[in-house]
Amino acid sequence: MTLNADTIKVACSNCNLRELCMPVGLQPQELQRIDDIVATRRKVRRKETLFASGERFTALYAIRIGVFKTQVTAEDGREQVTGFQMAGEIMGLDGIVNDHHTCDAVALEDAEVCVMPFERIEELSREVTALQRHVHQIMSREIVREHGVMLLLSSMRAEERLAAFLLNLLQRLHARGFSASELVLRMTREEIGSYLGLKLETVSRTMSKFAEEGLVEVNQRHVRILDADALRRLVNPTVCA
Amino acid sequence: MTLNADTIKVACSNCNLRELCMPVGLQPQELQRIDDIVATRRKVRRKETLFASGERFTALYAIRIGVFKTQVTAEDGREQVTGFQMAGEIMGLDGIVNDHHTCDAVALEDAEVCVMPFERIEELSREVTALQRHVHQIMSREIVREHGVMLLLSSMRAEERLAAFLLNLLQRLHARGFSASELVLRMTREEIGSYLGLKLETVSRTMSKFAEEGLVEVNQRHVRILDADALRRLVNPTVCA
DNA sequence: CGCCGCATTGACGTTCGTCAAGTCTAGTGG
DNA sequence: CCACTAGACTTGACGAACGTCAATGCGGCG
Repeated sequence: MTLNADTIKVACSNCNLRELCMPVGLQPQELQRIDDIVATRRKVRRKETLFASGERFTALYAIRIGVFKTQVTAEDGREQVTGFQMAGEIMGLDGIVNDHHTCDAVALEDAEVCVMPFERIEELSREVTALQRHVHQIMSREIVREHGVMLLLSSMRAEERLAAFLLNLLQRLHARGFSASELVLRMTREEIGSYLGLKLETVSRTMSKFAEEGLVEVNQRHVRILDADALRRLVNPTVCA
Repeated sequence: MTLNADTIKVACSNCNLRELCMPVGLQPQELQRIDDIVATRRKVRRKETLFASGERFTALYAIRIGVFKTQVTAEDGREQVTGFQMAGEIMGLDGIVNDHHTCDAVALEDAEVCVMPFERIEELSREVTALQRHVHQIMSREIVREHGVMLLLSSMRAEERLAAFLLNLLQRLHARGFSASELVLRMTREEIGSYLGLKLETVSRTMSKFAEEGLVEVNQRHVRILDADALRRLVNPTVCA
């Protein structure tokens, strides 16, 4: 049997993201059972949306390749980036409550996701306890993450926000096998600003300030972290003092 | 058999909150099945914590009486109120992911909650599809709510934030049978400020401004909304213009 | 009655947003 | 190969919104 690249059926059980993604913590025999929650794969090109606010909710999506942003739009048009997602992370949880999505998911570079019909997830997680628990954990993790963002938005100054953002990205990229000190931003200054509650000029200025102080080396979207500890001290003034 | 007030076993199926709380949308026969997810009731006095960050997670809590705040604490001690919860709302979702709570739940007045051991919820929701769906919806709703808070914190000015806050409280209280135009704030200016990303002085000043402009009547914690439409216009300048 | 916590109000300072000019880079087409 | 353009980024000058600090008021409770 020959298959071309587009039709290869890649199962969770032999996916190289299984340590990060949906199958985390499952036993081998459970792993096989969830292989068929991935109905299809879908490619999304840069700047295209995976799903948009208002669309019917049918599935959760696990990122295989690429980085996404999710954003909500207020009735008056103001946009707010609610997160940046990368390989192994799950998108679409917002759609469960009203059967319709309430945010957009936009690819920041050419990307590929696993489509997991939610009906099928619910079916399977009635039988596979570990999957049920895992789904609950994914949603809980998102809630906890957002608590952190609220803290950031509500009480941190620009420098602290950007430092926290860079360290967070770095840590997640490192967990995926990338450098612990270098990163390429897939998002614009404006998108970073939207996420952090700052204007793009402030993001730019703060980045420049970090560079002047020797904390980072910035070249457009390429960032090298020179003094991660100093950034950590910024995020957490008293603890690391 | 006689029971005193403390030991009365009140089941979901005859709880007066069943239109708002855990049993929403369940069929009568399903309703009976979930009666025993409520293991016990627990009274919490004003200023006491229902659970605190770091404590082991064992159960979700449905509020029967009273208003709570939930708050996260940064390592450096900064506190962020992440929400105010009232009758029928569920607390504790943050604890699922790591088996430990990551925020505190503090009663703002004498309160009473239903304790729902999470193990039992998971068991039952493997059998009762509607409960499974409902649990997913509750978590999804929390995620969507937090998106809204992020939008508010990141892009609204003080007046818009406070107006949105008052309207939201009003609407939730109204859904619980209270007045659509009058409310008693159970939280201090400082707690409102923490939630909205403002200092207490700014909350106070903005409240006074609303009062001067005839939008509300404020007397300490008693607030009467005189012109809800004007408040709505503040939240959403262009739409209602 | 006096204390304490909460709320209000004013004066002033800081941070970040706004507006505007200018630079850099990648991509396009001659 | 180079000129041109568009989009993203940087930088500066200025102002507005909100935070900070401090004084004062108010109400409830011992």
